[in-house]
Amino acid sequence: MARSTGSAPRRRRSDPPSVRPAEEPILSGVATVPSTTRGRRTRAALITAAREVFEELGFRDARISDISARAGTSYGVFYHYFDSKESVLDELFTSVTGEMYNASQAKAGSGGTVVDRIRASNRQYLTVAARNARLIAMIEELAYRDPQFRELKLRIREPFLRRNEAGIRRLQEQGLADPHLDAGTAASMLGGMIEHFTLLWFFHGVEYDEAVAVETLTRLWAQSLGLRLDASGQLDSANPV
Amino acid sequence: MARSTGSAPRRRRSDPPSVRPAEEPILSGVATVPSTTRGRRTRAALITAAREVFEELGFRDARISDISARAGTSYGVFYHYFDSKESVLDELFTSVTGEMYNASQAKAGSGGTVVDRIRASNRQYLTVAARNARLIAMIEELAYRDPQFRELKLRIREPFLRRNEAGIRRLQEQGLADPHLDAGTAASMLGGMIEHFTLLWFFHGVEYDEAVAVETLTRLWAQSLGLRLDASGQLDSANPV
Amino acid sequence: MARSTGSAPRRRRSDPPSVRPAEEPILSGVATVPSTTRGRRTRAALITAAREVFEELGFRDARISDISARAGTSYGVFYHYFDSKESVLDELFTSVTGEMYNASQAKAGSGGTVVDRIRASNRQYLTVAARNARLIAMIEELAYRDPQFRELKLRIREPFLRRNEAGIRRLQEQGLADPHLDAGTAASMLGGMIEHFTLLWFFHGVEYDEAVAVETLTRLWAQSLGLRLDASGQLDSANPV
Amino acid sequence: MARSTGSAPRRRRSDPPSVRPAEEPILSGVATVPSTTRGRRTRAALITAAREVFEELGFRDARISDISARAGTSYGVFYHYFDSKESVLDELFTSVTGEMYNASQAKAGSGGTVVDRIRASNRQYLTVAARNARLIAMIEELAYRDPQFRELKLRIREPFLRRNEAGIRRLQEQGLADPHLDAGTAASMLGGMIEHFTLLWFFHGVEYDEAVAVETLTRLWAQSLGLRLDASGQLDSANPV
DNA sequence: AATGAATGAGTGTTCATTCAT
DNA sequence: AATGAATGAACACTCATTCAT
Repeated sequence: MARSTGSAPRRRRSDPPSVRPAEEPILSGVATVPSTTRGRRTRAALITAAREVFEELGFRDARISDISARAGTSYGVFYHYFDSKESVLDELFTSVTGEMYNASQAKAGSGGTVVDRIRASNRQYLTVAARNARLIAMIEELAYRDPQFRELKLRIREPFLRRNEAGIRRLQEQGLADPHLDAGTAASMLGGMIEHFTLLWFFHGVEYDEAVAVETLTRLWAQSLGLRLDASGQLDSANPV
Repeated sequence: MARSTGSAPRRRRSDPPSVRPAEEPILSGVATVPSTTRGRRTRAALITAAREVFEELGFRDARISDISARAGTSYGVFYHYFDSKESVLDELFTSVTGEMYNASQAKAGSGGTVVDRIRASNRQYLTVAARNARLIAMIEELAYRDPQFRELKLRIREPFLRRNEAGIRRLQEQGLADPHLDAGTAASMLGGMIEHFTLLWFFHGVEYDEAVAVETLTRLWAQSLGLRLDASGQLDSANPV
Repeated sequence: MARSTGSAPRRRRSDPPSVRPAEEPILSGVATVPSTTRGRRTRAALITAAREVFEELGFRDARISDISARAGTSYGVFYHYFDSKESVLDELFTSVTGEMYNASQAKAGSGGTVVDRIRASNRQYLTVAARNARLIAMIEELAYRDPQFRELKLRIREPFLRRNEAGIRRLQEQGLADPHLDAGTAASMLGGMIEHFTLLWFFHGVEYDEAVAVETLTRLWAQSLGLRLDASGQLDSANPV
Repeated sequence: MARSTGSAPRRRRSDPPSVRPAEEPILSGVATVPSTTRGRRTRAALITAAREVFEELGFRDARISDISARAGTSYGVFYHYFDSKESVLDELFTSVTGEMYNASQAKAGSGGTVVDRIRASNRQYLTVAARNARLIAMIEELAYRDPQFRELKLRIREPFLRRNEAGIRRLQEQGLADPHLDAGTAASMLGGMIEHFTLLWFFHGVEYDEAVAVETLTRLWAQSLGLRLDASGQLDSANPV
């Protein structure tokens, strides 16, 4: 787990000291809410500031002083509300993953054809991804070095994966999708495709045309499963599966 | 007491949030070769050690002392051969991107059907990716914070992309692939799919069955372009495009 | 779990971080010797400086910067030679306990009467104690809070205790000392008496006349064991045991 | 942003290396008594909590938050009743030294022989010391760094010393004790012996048998003064002084 | 060519104390 | 009387880089 700068924790009592409980899950769930209005305001300001600073500088380059300065508070308050730099991160992730999960649950509009639903789903993902690109990128970055964040990354993926897999399976059962595909693996690959693509687009700044992106994504996704699309991106009734 | 040397002015966000001196090209091309045998050996040992250490700890967590220790040399010798931590990285990348480019150029065997060639190409990528997963992951990680590495990442991608795009275009011209696809965007998405997938598999440790992976990848890739595969993963001649 | 001042140690790799191995014995025994003359000199200067600073300010109030400043080195060198503030302390204790142990072993002059030997032994202890009072006081102080130092304190006591106990037992066997005394307990109490007294005198600054101190100490010690002394502090042959 | 309040200017060596504001007397005598019942209860709870916390963690490692938490009050209320961490300590000592002084005054029972009275006195000291070991240890610890506590330590010692000295002098006048002993020095040494011993036993956890301890203590004490005890620990009338 | 000693700015975290509510 | 939010100086430790030998 990370190395650190700064001074040694001053030993206390006689227990062997530890720096980070290591075990605790990143998503600690509930966070204590300050009892006063002023406290709640300050805490909220710190979270907002932390998100901005993290997104701009990355977690490791972000300094507590950056956060407190941006929140317009003194240095010390930060530690009044959070145990450590990590713990604000926890909190941020708790809310973002929540939002993303909800988005993934949201009805992609059950109307229309299969392709319409795929297209709607892609559009929806693009929207959420565009909004959270920097935070997602941060998780990705951290996941490369820290097992805890790797797990977080995979955990965030999960619901999307499951939904995709279920969708593919349903299409296979309906005789619409290629029955020779392994639904789980395909879901992982196609999910990765869109995930990777949005990061390239929204975070790394590679430029794409939105309409083209949505259509290409949808067409690749649909056709890869064995559906056939016509020139206008609709199910090609002339060329059924 | 106070010398004027001291520590490196520790990068911070205002300065280009870069891991390296911003201006210099990452792939500096030629590296000075030591004149004596002993020198060449030491230099080589350092590079090998650096690659190992970087792969294990990541660039930022790797310490010069880790590298020199692993190389079995003294601390100071590192700076005899390299200007900075970054410069070894340059050197590493010079060779790795070279290797990967060559791999991408390597004939995927022009024999067989279109699908056979796609499959062969996927297999080949998987092999190269498996071998270089940790270094690629490192570039990815750095790319999140450092524009120079972002460029590197994109540059490494380029040849694969171009080859894919050209391949798709050729298939479209031959009337084999869906003409409504935007070749560039599709190449980017499909390339990203496999790139993302191998990282998940080889670096993050998600488990997949190799045979299933190759087949699913190939089937998704081929079908997304409009080709149709039969149960055995061969071009389905009964269902031409 | 330990509380700490200063910044958190930068976590590294994926190991759960630890601040102080906690287990390691305080007297780690061998210390690495720098290979160059300059290095040896610097290291020695740091140890000397550390002893002075510790004695003046106490361990907890001593700052690394105080030590390096006194040693005339830069801040950083300290960590070139020592792992932590604790480790210099280790080293200091290694040498001091060594010195004290040797002193306790040194022939107290086997000549003269029993009382002469007791007197000589007391004198010797007073000399050593006067020289090391501040360091001993520091160990005492630390022993109140830190089990490791408590053990150290007791360990330093040991040889003196054993020697005293053996001496008492011998006198009892020779029919010179009161046979009803528990030798171990008596040795602990009498040893504590002199230990406590020297701290009072040499560290806390209570004033005593040296001659009176030696004589009173000797007389109390001897008579408590059942020996009888005459006006001049010699064995009272007129009043045998 | 920057208020003018902030943290305490953190003591350092140049300032009197003192735990407390140098000037004020430690035993401030009268403490302001809250006017309401609730107030008195809160204040009392804080004192009790402080004693417990100080005994468990030591003065320096004890945090105001530890105290208020243990007292079941809010953080801020502490400063409503006390000026500083030091001032609770004052209060504690006021009561403890009072208790100890009373104990030292308490008639050790004037009945029985000289030895009986010495034994009774030792027993009494042991009882008081056992009860207050942790607080006494705390004073000892502080006395190593803080002149004020050094004085306190010596002041607490005083009455015991005076009583011992007077006792010795009386015995000398009665022809019972060795006239060649310096009463003051002997009293200091013997007092230190028992003080040191009880700390070893009750605080540092060295194990002793109570009966053996009392007898050895009494025998050493009595004989060192020139009294002679028989096998049963009574004055040996067959061997008068 | 090689060694390893020296430099020192940088930062997370603690906590006594103040003060607005 | 009580609450708890806010303040900010202080310090151990890290490590890239320089340089004398």
